[in-house]
Formats: sequence, structure tokens, C-alpha cells
Amino acid sequence: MVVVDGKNCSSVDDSKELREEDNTDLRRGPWTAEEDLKLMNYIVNNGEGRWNSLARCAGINRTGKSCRLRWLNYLRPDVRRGNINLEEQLMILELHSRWGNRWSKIAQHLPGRTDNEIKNYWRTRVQKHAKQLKCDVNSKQFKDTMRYLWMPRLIERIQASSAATTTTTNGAVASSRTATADQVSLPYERAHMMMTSSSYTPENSSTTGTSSSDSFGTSTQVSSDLGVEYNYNNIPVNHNLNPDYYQANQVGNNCEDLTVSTPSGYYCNKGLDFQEQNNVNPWLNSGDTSDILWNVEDIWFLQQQLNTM
DNA sequence: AAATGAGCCAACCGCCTACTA
DNA sequence: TTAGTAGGCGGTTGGCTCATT
Repeated sequence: MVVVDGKNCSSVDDSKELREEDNTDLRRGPWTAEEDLKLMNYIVNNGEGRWNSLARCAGINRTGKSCRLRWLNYLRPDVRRGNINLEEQLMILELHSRWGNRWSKIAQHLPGRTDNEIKNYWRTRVQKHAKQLKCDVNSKQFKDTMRYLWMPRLIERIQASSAATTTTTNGAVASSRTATADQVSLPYERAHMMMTSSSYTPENSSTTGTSSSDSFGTSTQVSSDLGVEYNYNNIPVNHNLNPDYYQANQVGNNCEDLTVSTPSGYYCNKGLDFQEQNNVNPWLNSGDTSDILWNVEDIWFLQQQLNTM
């Protein structure tokens, strides 16, 4: 038995008496630097798990749940915070269209990102756009907008930034964040085509503005799977991904494993491996880019389109 | 300069499942 | 087999920061 801060630290499970005693006057709210330090030191020396006894043994006057959350969402060394980049945005949109609010599952495919952060991103950014478009975030219209406009735009911008990086790397031309039209905004003609032309076939977007289907899954030319074909205007087509790829490759929340198991091949094929985006490409990592996906005119245009659906 | 509102995010809550004695 | 507990997950909230009035 170990005694820390005057409390029993049995290596076996807690006694009920001890738990009840410790549940009094437990701290809540923001963590202090001292608490963080205690938690980190304890986990470094003893490993994680058994959170209730961990909290007691580490001399932290909080619930085990609170300690676990603090570690997973904040203190863990491989956790990445802030600046969700373009690839990550695309991944979140794609995986959410596939799995819905399965934040933990989605987070497994975003190295270093926590379910909490992804959930917050979705609620604050994505739902904000839905609000701007005056439609429900779960509505078919908004999902269509994400799939056929937002995600292709993300892919365009990823490609554009990749090309800019390549150019810079070659030393020929200095890249600029405002260098290309694609980086600035999606041309209206293209956006309009997406929503109205025959190449934007899916059942839901005829030029008459009627919607004839209630399922993305039945889409014949554009689907939501990661093996998706965005078959318009040079959006890359990838035939290689097995729809079951993700299930087959799910792993735990280990950064190294995630780097391997995420569909990085999908991006690697375009020179956009996660390793690169994390460390090399300043464009991809520079600031929050989500808000510039939409400008006022985009919102206006999309509202017009949605009104005709 | 102060008041107000919106956005963001860390942390909590409650439910569910898996595990263990 | 069952009751108790820990851990995991998604939903929600509270407080901080910053912009606007």
C-alpha cells in the first residue's frame, strides 16, 4: 500500500468507504497548473488507467473522470490543439457524413485531435454555416451543400496549396496565400454548375430545383464514401479505397498508429501526407481557415439555391 | 470607458457498456 | 448470475475573450 497526501493508495480496487470519503469536497472547474503537474507526473511514472485511484494517489482532489478528461483532452503529449487545417476539415466533413455524431470514432482518424475538439469544431463552425444558410445542419439541403460545394472546395484548396508548396519547394516561384483564384474563392460559374448542371447529377439537384431523393447513399455519381468520385472539374477521382477501409483499419488513440491507419494514402497520393501538413507546409497550418470558405456572396448564392430546392 | 452580445472551448453531466468480484 | 464500479461517449453548459455599440 502506498500513501500519498495522507490517503490510501492501494494497488487493488478502492473500498466503498474510501470512495465515499473522497467524494466530498472534490474540486471542479478549471484545472490549476499544480494539478496539471501532479497528474502528468503521476502518469509519467505510473501510467494511466484506474482513474479514481489515480486521482487519489496523485493527490488530486478531483474525480477520476475529470482526471481522465484532462489528460486525454489537454495534457496528453500527442494532443494537437487549435488550427484545424484543410485536410482535417475535409476529413471531419467526410467522416461525419458517414458516421454522424460519432465523435470518438471520427477522432480516431485525426491524429492528435480529440473527440471534444472535433465536436466543438462541428458545433461552432459547421453549425454556424448552417445557420447562415438558414437551414438545419441535419437537413438534406445542408448535407448536399457540404457534399457538393464545401467539400469539393476544400479539395480544390488542398490541391492549390499543395501545388503552391511544390512550386515553392522547387524554388521557382514564391508561393502566396492569395496567389491563385482557387485559393481566393470558388468561381460562381462552377458553384452554379454544381448545383444545376447535368454533371451534378445526383438525383437531388436538377435544374428545375426539385429534389427527388432522400438518400445520399443512392447517389450514382457522387457518393459520400472516402472512395468517392468527385467527378467534376478536375476534382480527383480515387478508385482505390475500399468502402470498408476505415472499419478494417480502426485503431486505438495512438498517434503513431493513427498516422499509419488514417486514409493518409488518399492524401499521400496527392503529396499531402499528414506528416507533411503537420510540420512543413506553412500554408496548411497557418491559422483557422474554415471561416474563409464562405463569403457573403457565397451565402447569398447558396440561399438562393436552397430556396429553389 | 463601460455594457452587451457572440463565439469559442474546457469541463461537466448523464447514460451506456464492459469488466470484475 | 448479478451487483457494483470504471471507463467511454455524446450532449450540454459555464466562463472567458474579443468585437461591437
